Amino acid sequence: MRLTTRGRYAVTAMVDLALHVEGKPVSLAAIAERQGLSQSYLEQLFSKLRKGGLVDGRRGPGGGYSFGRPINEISVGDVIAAVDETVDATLCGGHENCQGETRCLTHNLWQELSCQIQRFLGEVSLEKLANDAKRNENLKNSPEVISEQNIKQVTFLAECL
Amino acid sequence: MRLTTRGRYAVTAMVDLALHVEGKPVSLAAIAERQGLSQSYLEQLFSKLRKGGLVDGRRGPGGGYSFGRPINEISVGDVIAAVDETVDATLCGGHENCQGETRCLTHNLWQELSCQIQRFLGEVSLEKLANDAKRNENLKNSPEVISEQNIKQVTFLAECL
DNA sequence: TTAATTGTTGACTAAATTACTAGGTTATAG
DNA sequence: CTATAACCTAGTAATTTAGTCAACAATTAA
Repeated sequence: MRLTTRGRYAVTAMVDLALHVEGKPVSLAAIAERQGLSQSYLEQLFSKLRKGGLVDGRRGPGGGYSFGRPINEISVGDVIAAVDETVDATLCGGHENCQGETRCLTHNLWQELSCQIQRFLGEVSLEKLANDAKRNENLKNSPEVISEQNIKQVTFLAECL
Repeated sequence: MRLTTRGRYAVTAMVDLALHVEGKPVSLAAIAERQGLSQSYLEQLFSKLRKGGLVDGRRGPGGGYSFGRPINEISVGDVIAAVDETVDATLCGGHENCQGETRCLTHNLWQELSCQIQRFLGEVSLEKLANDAKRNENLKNSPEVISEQNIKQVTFLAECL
């Protein structure tokens, strides 16, 4: 499991998609413009997302992308895994030259840690992210109304910074 | 928060250090040989770890690195943050060109997610990793003895794969 | 049928990052 | 004084990122 800006682009685009699909698919051109990303670059990412079964593409006018399955069944981990596709090529290559005392141990350790991260990210769904985004949008439109959810969120962010 | 092999190297080296410091500091040459990493590359990483206060360096014969604070107070997140040092240079640069509807929303969203990951990694200490490694070592030396801890660990890994 | 639209694919590229090498300078223990 | 180690700087090959460009395939509206 790796975390780079590439995964961030993909997640951002997917959340944008979640916020704008309503019956009709959404074109990459629209996503690219809203999010300020390169359309061609998005094409590459969505090619992988499609191969991963996360989205469906429909061509022609009025075409675009829609989700391959319900957004509560798509996690951030799924999205990142789909665009990163690192089979990780373990340092020690499985068995060979893996005799060095703690070598394989820390290797296993990292694999476990990586697995935990994947698990963690597997529990955050696109649905949740989209709902968070909608809440934020509401907050922006009427700043005087602060819900309990928003307070929680702000408090949480404050703790992190 | 980014996750690359760079961070993995650093964590691996730090766990090795945790397994071998006992009074006397450990040289990078020793770590490099045990873990099969480039010593000069480790020097660069440890330079950052030192600046982050995670380790202390002592020069001269018998010198090497020791921890800057107790290993139960050093998290994986600390190590990764120290060697990565990405101040992230947010896509929208703070305020400017951040008008694009959902642009800043997903940006905030990602920041929150990144924060959650950091939090998660902040709860895994080097002490825990080192203990896990020791347990694994014991398991390797006497495969017939399987502790409850090991069973848990194996079960956990099985779930992830 | 034709033209416009949008996905799909592949090749190619500039810039950045990674992982590593080489070579030096300090500090310190013996 | 000398060997050992941290420390520092510069450079570099390989890889990855982020993007362009161009061609093609399917679909729809006219």
